[in-house]
Amino acid sequence: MELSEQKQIRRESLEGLRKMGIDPYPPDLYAVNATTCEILEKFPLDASLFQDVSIAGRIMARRIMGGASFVEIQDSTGKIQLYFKRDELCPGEDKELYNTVFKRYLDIGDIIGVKGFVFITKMGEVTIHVKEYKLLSKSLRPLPIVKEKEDQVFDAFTDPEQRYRQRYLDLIVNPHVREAFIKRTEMVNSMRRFLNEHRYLEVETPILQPLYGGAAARPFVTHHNTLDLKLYLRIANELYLKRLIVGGFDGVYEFSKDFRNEGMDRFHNPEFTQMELYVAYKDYEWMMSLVEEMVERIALDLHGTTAITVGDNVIDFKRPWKRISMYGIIQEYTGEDISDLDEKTLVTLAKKLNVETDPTMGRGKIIDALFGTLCEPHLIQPTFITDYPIEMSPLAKKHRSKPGLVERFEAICNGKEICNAFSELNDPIDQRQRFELQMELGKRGDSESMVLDEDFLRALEFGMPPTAGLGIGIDRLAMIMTNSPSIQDVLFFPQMRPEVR
RNA sequence: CUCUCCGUAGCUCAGCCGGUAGAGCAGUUGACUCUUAAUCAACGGGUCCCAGGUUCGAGUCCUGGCGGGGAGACCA
Repeated sequence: MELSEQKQIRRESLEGLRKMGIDPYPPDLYAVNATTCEILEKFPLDASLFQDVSIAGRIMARRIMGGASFVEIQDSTGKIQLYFKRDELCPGEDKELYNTVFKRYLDIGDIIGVKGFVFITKMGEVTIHVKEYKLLSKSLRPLPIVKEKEDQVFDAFTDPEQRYRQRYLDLIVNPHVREAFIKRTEMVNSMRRFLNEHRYLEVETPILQPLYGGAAARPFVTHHNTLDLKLYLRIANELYLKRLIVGGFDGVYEFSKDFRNEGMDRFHNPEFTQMELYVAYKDYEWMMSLVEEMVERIALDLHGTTAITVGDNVIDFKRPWKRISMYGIIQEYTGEDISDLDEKTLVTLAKKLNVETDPTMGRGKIIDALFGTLCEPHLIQPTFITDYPIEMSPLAKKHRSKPGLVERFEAICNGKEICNAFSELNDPIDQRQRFELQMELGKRGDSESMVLDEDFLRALEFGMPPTAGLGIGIDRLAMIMTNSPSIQDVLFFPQMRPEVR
């Protein structure tokens, strides 16, 4: 491999250090007793603190003025300035530790540990006066250089391809990226705390499944050698979690990576995270209240307020959220009452409203198309849409009073679905018929139709209590909670084509 | 899959009507013992994404491909 000039020079520095007896990758731990954030916060209030401080981090900038230098290092909490003075680091005749090791062989990107005391410079900046330093790891590649002054950023590292492929660089150089991912984790923690407070049991179910189910999607296929068995990566957890409700748990939930072999865009990654929750003896009305309470709590935990800025909008998660039926919202946006319209009339209506349909679409799909194009994009504030056509929901229970509908809701927010829930279908005979209907669709060429799961039906036949179920898209919710326009901004390593070298 | 924009130094970008590659930062060397986008001086650094084509001559024009962004299609 041919090395660029800068890489070559760094390798020469590495050799130079070794010749001087300095291990560029020392094995022992480096004891740290403070973080940059702590120092910056507390020192201005009490200057007697941090007089014997030990800290470690990556060199982000160097300003060398002959016999004295300022260096910025960054740890996981932020950046702080260091002050190196030649005659203090090297009190005797031998000035190598400053002139050669520090000035010549150290670079931006190297990781060092320093000990010293904190003071404030003439310019008023909290700074560590370094009494000793140690190289902890030598960097052999030049880092992207981002500079800033008074909140203005210069030469920002913005190329999306490099940011996603080399996320570590993005994290080193763009502090807001780290913030977003920390927020995501806090969001998951908040949700988990909420669920645990309710005494629901966090469980794990198989990712490798001989039959996939629980959603309408195309799966990834793999193969197990010993069993010589075709296996699918799960597209949803639903059917396994319901088996656990049959088994007698009152409430189970799982944070799960699911996999769908479909298109990718700003809202879709082939692998994504869902949280699914199933609670016995509850229904979808009850679940709506739980979702409101949970998401409101998350917003408060993350932002201290229920009102969150997302793009150009402020979204308020304060309870209660608007609840409206599918027919109701379509009437609101089109003025048409479609509740009694048959398929033929609906096709005519769709044409009139410039919504595309095709002959394979049944009544349910047409209604979904009307909703998806005419209503959903306008729903910015959190809104529950309830009571979906039965054709689109083969795992949901028939509506208690409205024929042709099921007891299902989705929460829409910022023009996108954030969760999907229903009163779970626990009538095994009805469930079998719905599966059979799906198999029919499959035979007609619907690649996303569900397959019949005989073991799941067997479980239902033993009896499942009435149950409310919920699936909530963690990535989608994280996008909202971190004000990220793309799913790639809330996934550390979004799927990419392999890099050609 | 379709449309569209982009791909030039480690990073951010300029490069006109086609005439043989440029800046800032970063790097190297030197000066500078409280700087902060440090400063000053000098220097080095390029598979212009890849492959063809047109042309005396291509970073630039054309065709195809690769990679990425955005929009749509499909899809939750």
